[in-house]
Amino acid sequence: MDSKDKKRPSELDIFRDFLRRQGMRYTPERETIIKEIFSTHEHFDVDSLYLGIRQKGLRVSKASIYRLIPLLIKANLIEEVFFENGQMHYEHIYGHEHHCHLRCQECRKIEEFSDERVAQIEKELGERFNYRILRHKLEVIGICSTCQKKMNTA
Amino acid sequence: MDSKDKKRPSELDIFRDFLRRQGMRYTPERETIIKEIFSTHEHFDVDSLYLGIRQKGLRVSKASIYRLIPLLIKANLIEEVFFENGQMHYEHIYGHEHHCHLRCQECRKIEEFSDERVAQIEKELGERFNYRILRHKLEVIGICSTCQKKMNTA
DNA sequence: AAGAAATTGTTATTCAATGTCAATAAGCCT
DNA sequence: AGGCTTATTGACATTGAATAACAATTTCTT
Repeated sequence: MDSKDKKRPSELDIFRDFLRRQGMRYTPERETIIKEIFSTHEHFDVDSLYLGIRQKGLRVSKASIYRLIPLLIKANLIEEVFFENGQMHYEHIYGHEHHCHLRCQECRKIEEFSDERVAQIEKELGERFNYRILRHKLEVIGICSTCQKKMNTA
Repeated sequence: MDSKDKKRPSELDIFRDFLRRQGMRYTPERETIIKEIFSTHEHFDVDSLYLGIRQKGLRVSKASIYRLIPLLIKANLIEEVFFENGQMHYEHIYGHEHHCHLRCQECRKIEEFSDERVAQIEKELGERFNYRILRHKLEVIGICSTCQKKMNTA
């Protein structure tokens, strides 16, 4: 097995490490939640996450989810994506390439895309304003072709 | 007076028109709120807006502000900027050129910038995914030079 | 000027998110 | 392995932004 075969550490490993560095503890509840988050590539909010876990017959309190999310963000495993309908929506980023979102205003469908021009803009901004850049969030809003058709026939 | 001297209609005119088209009514309360919003170029949230109005000795209920905001968004006069600390933050866009935000994660300072590359990206996205593009929101997060220094000496 | 209907402010309500706290359990130390 | 310290959990209470309900008022059309 040469070095190229080395697996990238799992999100659980990453998080375990993160916790250890902070003197925090690895618990079954946290494992359950993280596994659920990484079991799909869908965006999620606290509620959908909670329901997903219960549907698997597992049980974790919402409070634990609310408490875990900031940690996962600090550990760079998940990210806030957008706020809608009174709740924040997240996605896991570890394992994904960074990407931005094109959202349909009508049906809420989401397309992902990435564009290296944004990285360039970011870099220039950092130099111009003397910021250490951490991340960016580009959200493009529009109306998808399906909804355009629906609106024409309506 | 030649045509170049024609003033751009005021935000109040725009909104009046918008209301008429929807069979809605123009009220002193709405006027007060809009004037307050357009009296500065600052970002605002419902609370700061409410306080600003009261400081001028005027009086409008928060409910009216909450009710007005969606209308102003539909009329393209204001825009959601970011959600932070449990509340949505807005800015007026009419009269401004469109711009994006560079935010310091530590002190919450905000720099505005614009970059025509984003418009280009947007356009290409519309063609690629077959969307009618409405708008975008690019948020870059970083740490400003002042806060960087503070963190080094701390 | 009158009347239909939208808007206002007040009050109550919703619900995401956070705080509290006693009971539990992770992880270190011997 | 057992014991101890202390983080974590879940249940419950609380906060606070945003929305709903409703009677009183006001806009705007005719």
